[in-house]
Amino acid sequence: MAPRNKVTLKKIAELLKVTPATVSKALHDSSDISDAMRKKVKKTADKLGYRPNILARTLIQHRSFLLGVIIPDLRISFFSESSRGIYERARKRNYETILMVHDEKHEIEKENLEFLSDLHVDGILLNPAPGKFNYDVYDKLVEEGIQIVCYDRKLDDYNFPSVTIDDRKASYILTCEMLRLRRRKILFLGPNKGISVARERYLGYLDALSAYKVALNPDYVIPSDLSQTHSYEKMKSALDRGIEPDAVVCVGALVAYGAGNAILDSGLSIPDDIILGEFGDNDINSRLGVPFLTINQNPYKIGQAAVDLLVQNIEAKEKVVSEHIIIETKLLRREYGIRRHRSV
Amino acid sequence: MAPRNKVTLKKIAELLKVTPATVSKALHDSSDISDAMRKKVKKTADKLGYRPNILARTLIQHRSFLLGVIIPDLRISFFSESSRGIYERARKRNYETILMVHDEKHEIEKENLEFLSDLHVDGILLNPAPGKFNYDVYDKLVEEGIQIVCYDRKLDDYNFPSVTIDDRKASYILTCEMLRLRRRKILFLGPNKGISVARERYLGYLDALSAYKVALNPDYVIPSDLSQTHSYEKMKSALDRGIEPDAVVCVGALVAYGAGNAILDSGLSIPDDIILGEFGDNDINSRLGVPFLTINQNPYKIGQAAVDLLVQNIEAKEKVVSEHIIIETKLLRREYGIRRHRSV
DNA sequence: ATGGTTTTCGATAACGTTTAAGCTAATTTA
DNA sequence: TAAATTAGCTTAAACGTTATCGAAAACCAT
Repeated sequence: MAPRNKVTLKKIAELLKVTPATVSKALHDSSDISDAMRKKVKKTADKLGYRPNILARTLIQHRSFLLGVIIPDLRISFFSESSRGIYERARKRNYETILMVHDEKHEIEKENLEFLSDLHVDGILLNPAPGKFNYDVYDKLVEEGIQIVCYDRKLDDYNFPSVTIDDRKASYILTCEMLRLRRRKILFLGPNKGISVARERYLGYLDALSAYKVALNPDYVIPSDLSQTHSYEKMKSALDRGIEPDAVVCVGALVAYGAGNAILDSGLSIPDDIILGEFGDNDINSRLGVPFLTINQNPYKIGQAAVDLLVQNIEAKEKVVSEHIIIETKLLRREYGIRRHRSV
Repeated sequence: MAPRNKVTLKKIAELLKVTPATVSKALHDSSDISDAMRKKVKKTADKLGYRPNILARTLIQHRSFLLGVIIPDLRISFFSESSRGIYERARKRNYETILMVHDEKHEIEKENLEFLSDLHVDGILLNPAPGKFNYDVYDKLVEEGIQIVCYDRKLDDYNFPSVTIDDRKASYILTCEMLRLRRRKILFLGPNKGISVARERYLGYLDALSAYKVALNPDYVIPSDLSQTHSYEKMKSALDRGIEPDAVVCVGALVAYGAGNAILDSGLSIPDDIILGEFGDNDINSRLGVPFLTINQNPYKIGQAAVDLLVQNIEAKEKVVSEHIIIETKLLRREYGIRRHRSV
């Protein structure tokens, strides 16, 4: 491959008949360099549009000013929103971000992590895929000194700093609202173990039931993974075998999409027949006619806080801050009703 | 910053009491190396979990096996779908992808491009932000030999290879379907110049009108940018000032969200009162109750084709293939109706 | 003038690879 | 059997930076 036609320190140095070292120091405002030289160097660097080669710099400095962000799925609006908060905050703090998607699959998450390590990112904002797997990757990252902060989801076996909502409480509030609206046959759909978020949300669901003195019906706890298709099937088959809920607590956004479609495909309406509840973003009306009760997770703020925490850890000299930040949530109700349409 | 605790060629070389060159060649199956040595090297590299330092390699080879992907917005499902096609195809061809979002803003697109150039990506899959701006960045990329392929959107002033749908035809088909359904007061909402996609779609809209011998009502052409909020305002104010359409052709997905919310907020129903039409993805039912006519753009396939074209150009020895690939579309109709809900 | 400090720059090595060229010993060729 | 080739490794330079050390020049105080 042909070498890239780029302006380098060397070329600037040759041009000014000084050494690369001098140019480097001048650009970094080192006290080693005279004002005259500093100005001259900066002027020509500007004129030629010089941009430092971050590969070379990272190689020697072990510092890339790169942050990796690993998320499960682009279609989950919580993650598109929080990604924005992350990007903007990171830029303000002079870091670039690299977004990777694991699609709820461990192999891909592992690939993502390895790639980010290969790129020598300074830190990673992580949403792990659910379930158990070989933890060697995490150990390796820790060993390499790559800082990790979890947001939204946490890892059980690692005490990485995190920024999350109080999932148990949020789920409690969500379920209570359903109960307040006189619903009693409330389904819980999604994983209820493995991933921390799901476990906590399940506990909140139980809390609410017992607060309203409603007995738990084991048939109403329907395990599924976090995918839309699987959730659809689970919900559909529940309805098909005669289970008639009047509300559904969905662990994830895609779970809610799947459940919603299953409900509509069964000829039922939302929210008249069944109230759907989920955990989403703050842009409640951005999606047309998704008539859920929604826990606003404040994704933008979560993203920002996560960056702050991560950068704080990266730039800490010695001691590493391990903190668990909780972001406040709010219950929102959408305004639209939805049902199968007859004909156009 | 402390150096990363990583396995390097050097360490492997020391361990085996050979030189780094030998190790490098052994790992690359060079004919310079004996079978015995090759095996020995590979075994210990495996055992130690060696991963080559791509920074160092890229520095010398001018070849990163990295592809940049620039998209406008994560919330547009076309892009989340196509990103998946891109990621998977790229991996199959031994490239990693880096996703960047410009949020329809030129400054950010420019930052994205510069960052990707800094990272020494081999090529970029580009969806430019709409409107005019300083083209220096593009020129610089071309000069640096970074291959560029556009998909979905094209750049007017550069003949970069591209993968798109036939926007004019698709828009024609979409509008015709509205006309076939006896709608005559059809709005066109969104930009109708600047960005190529918008221009083409506007032409298709005109084509359909004249095919059905419907006169163009200039009041029905409502310019807006591609953002949801702006589209909402434009649609709302149109309805408020007494314009009563029975269908709306939306240039983009976020435009459609904005328009849809405006319609519902005005107490009108979709699609009974107003049919919404947009250009979307193939997962028509993934979004709950978005009751549009949708042109299925086959995003997954577009993504794959774009990667193929880009990689082909990157790996071409001399001549660079400049091709414009057209992907077939299909008109889909969603099944749900939607209106404002009265009470829970 | 002397000695000491400060300012300003250069020389050199290093980061982890790849690669062209060089060297030695073994093997082949005439 | 001497010359030529080949196999198998090492040397050294390079990619574009940064960091450390050293040296010359300038400044300052006595």
